[in-house]
Amino acid sequence: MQDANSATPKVETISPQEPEEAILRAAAACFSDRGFSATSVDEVARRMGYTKGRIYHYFRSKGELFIATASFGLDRLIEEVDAAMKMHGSAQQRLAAMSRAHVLTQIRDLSFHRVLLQGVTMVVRGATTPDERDLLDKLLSRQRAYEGIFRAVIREGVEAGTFRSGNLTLMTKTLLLSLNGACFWYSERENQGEEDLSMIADHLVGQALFGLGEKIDGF
Amino acid sequence: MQDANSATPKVETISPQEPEEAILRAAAACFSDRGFSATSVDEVARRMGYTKGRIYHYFRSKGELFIATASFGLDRLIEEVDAAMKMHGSAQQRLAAMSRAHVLTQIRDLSFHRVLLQGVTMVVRGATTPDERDLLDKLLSRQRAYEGIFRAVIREGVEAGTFRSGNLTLMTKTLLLSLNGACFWYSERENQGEEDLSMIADHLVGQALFGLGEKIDGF
DNA sequence: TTGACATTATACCGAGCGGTATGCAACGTC
DNA sequence: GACGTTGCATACCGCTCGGTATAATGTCAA
Repeated sequence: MQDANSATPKVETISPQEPEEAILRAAAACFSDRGFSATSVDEVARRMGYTKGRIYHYFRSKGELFIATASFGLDRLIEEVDAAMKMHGSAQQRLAAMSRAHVLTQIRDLSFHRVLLQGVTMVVRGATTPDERDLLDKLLSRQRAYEGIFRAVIREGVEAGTFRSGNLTLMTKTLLLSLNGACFWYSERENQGEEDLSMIADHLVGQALFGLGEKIDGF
Repeated sequence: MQDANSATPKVETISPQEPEEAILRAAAACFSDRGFSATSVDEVARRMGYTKGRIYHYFRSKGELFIATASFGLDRLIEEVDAAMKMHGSAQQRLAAMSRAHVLTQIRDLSFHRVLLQGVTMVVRGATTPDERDLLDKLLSRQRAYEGIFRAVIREGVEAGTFRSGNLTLMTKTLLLSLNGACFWYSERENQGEEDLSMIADHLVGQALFGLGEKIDGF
């Protein structure tokens, strides 16, 4: 997949030769800045110089394409954050690593994560077909599982006395929402460069963790 | 306006006899749970048992209706938060009052604020007509002014040493995003009652303010 | 009663959409 | 080189939507 023809099992790098992934990227861009229902399949196709037929050859419907796009983003998040969670260290340290991984992963493929957020937020009532309904439910349950990872580590931190106690669900949701900030206000034009990016990530993680009432040494 | 025919200058209470406001409420509900482009004008009309003609009598286009809906929400926010800001007290106290007002106002008319968020977030590229473009820009600038109120109080708190220093823009945006949580996960069915509501507001305000690194007495 | 005006219902139009049917070119294979 | 198979483009269909034109229905004043 990386090269022209090899037998490597899965895609991981940037390989736009794969039509499926190329379509996903175009879809992410379109869905991200126009929204699901304002985006036409023709538009996604036109963005790559392809045609609608090509897309419908790989995806059965617009809804399926949307969910595939959102799932793609979620996959990346789970990968990275899972790795961070398995590090050794205090709950606070691991949560910081997870949060940082979340933010950086999100900014790296911002449009995908905007789509993911879109899918999770508006519980697309327009997904009429039962097949799509199934896919959507599957996406939502995976997203809940993702939240669960954070929730577990936060609980750990609370029990260890590192964070102040409170409604665990609210704590988790608020933390994640803060971390998702880039999806709302980040603009490729204004900020860029690894430097800025790392700074942003640090800030977000800092403010989000402080929100949990952590008691640190520094200040 | 409150009664059948009086000369009170502005609407404030729940008075669905006014067609304009009744339309706005229906629009808020529709736009809120289906999104701008997935909502048809016919749908908004049907929601009140009215017809499309009636809506187009009061609003020139779907986009104008959308922006009017979002503006309605923003008006309420500005009213309440402005009052809270003018209270006397430390920056931290005022910010807390503002935040609380923000959350409570938002939850009271949740769909309006979901629409507002929708309008601010996706910079509706579909607003083709220059008139609508103007209205949208006006909305955005008012929203920025709203952010500015928070920003100013935060700066004050930073200079007073109550909050840790940092990028003021990021601090403000993250704070407000946290406070907006209800727009994302609040469900009328699950939670209700003033009690829960006040609890939620307290939690959100607490976590949001802690995020600024405030140093309080309590803990 | 009449006429001017505001308000609302109905009928309709053109455009764009999601999705399908079909055709066609390339490729492997015996 | 005939033939199935895959990958894609084109043409087309039915439907819905935003918006308009128009007619019907009040409503108030004189």
